[in-house]
Amino acid sequence: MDAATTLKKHDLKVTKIRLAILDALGKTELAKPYAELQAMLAEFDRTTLYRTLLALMEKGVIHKALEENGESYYALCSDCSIETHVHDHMHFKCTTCGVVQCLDLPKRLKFSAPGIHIDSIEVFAKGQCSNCN
Amino acid sequence: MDAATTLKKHDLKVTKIRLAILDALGKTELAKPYAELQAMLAEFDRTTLYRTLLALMEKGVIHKALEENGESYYALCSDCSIETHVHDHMHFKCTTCGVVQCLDLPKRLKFSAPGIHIDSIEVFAKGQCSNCN
DNA sequence: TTTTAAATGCAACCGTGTTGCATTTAAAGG
DNA sequence: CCTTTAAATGCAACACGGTTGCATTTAAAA
Repeated sequence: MDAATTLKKHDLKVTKIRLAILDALGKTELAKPYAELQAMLAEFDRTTLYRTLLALMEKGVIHKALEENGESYYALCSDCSIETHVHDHMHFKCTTCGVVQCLDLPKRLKFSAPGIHIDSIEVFAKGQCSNCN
Repeated sequence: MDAATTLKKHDLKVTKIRLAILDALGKTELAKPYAELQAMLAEFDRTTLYRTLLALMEKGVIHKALEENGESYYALCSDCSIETHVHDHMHFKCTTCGVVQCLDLPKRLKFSAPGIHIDSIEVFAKGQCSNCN
């Protein structure tokens, strides 16, 4: 599915920066840091980038994979919508080369604690990616 | 163990702000957001707070429990040192009242993926705490 | 083609992260 | 108890991302 179709499916107008963001995030499971996105999209105002990222997240097109030391990483969603954000994957950062990627989880995680009700769980792992070990 | 002893054990000089931070974080498993810490420690320069938090983290006295929307939450470590930071607990945020706490994990988590070597895993859950459900 | 709600660009402000440097202080040694 | 000194602190300054208001532009529906 091309970028314009993706946007329409999520009730988003097709605009230049939205196409550019989807293009920048590619079709991979790799997450990009905000600073890199901004550099790739320097032709647009950073406020527009900010609001566009918000809109794409709200509509379930992209998600914030992780936040580390004030740096946010963004990645495409696989199958989210404005109603349901489901992420059955973990986020992995290679401490050697710095790449951040979404990895499938073998099964849905379940945790429990007395008196507590858990709605969502995020898993963030660090280590060495296949290129770096 | 009192705060001064804790500091000495981790090769840290006993200073006013360090005692105040340990006092602010209490003896509980609750994590405090940066803004709250800063408000409680308004008598100190924020640069000093910044550097003190860095020092306490490096020496294994406190840890950054989580980062969410640019807000960092800090909590005491249970048994860390400058050499080993071990956190066999997950971080939980109540989406109703906002409290963030460290919860014991039933067992050490293990994940694997082809070609990837995982060093550390963090788990961040959201839901309702025992007071809010 | 016209219309209009949405998107964009610009200005401005805030909070946190970060560094350099001068001053103060904890604590070790005499 | 003093002296000494490396470490800690306070202050100034800058960077950067988050955030909002408002005027202008534009996508896309009519």
